[in-house]
Amino acid sequence: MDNKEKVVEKLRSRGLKITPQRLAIIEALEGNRSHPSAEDVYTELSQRYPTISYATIYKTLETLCELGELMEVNIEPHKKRYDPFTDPHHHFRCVNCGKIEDIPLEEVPMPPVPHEVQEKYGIVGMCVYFFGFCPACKN
Amino acid sequence: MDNKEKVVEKLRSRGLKITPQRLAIIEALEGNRSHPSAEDVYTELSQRYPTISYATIYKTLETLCELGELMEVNIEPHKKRYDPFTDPHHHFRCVNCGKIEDIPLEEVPMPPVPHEVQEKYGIVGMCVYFFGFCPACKN
DNA sequence: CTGAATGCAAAAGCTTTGCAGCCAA
DNA sequence: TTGGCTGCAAAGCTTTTGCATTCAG
Repeated sequence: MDNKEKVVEKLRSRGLKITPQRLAIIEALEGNRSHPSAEDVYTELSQRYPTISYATIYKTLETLCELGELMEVNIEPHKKRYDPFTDPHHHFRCVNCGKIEDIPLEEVPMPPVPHEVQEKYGIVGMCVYFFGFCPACKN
Repeated sequence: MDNKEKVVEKLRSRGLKITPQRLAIIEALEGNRSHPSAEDVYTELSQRYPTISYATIYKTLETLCELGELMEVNIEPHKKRYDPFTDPHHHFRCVNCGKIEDIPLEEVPMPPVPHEVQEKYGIVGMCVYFFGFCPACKN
């Protein structure tokens, strides 16, 4: 995700409105590396904005995904998580505590996808998920 | 998934019972490469077994996963799919029609995971998901 | 016989939708 | 002023759970 100013500009350029709720959601996400769920965002914001609703959270998260400012991380069945860090990288989930971490490409490269495979499947995206025990849970 | 006889033997060896419902579910899965959801299995079986219930379907699918005879494929948010073909391979989902296909390792190899990364994250599993337009939808 | 499995219904968990009222532009 | 946005409540969809009944071993 770009910084707040750029995201605001992008919203404006699409004719979308800059509401206090959207600003708050953008602020909650900017630089956030915890892979928050919609509930996490709701919980964080409902302290400052007691009347904010899940409907608004979900719709705004979807909008930000459409703008390419946010990525869904579906590493957990039944619960979407969101990642404002949209550069290519992998994800890891601790099967014990549920924590999600990034795995950078320097640690594990992207699997090489031959050009013919790209063509055959019309690939527009891919993701790599790892499962294991995080350092804190390895006891 | 092994053939029906071996799965039955495995169930028996764990002290689990061989019920007609379990047999029917195993039969529906054996050799099935369509990555069916619980609903798919239910729909297929409810014709022959009108009283079979989702509870039974879900519990049996979970049991087969625990026995290592079945794999969850969570390529679709909010809907688990199941794959009786448990050898390592990747999955592809058509963003247009939703069809899920296998991508064998001959087409795309597993990303190389350095030993230190294995250790660091205590890796016990990984999966690679691809998204794009299947041949039939590329119009 | 007996503990495990089934099936029904209800509940749970996450997400989406409808709609009246509100507000950014 | 006005079309898009918000917030509430209700609904939707998949999965899980409680419990009485049934059945495999």
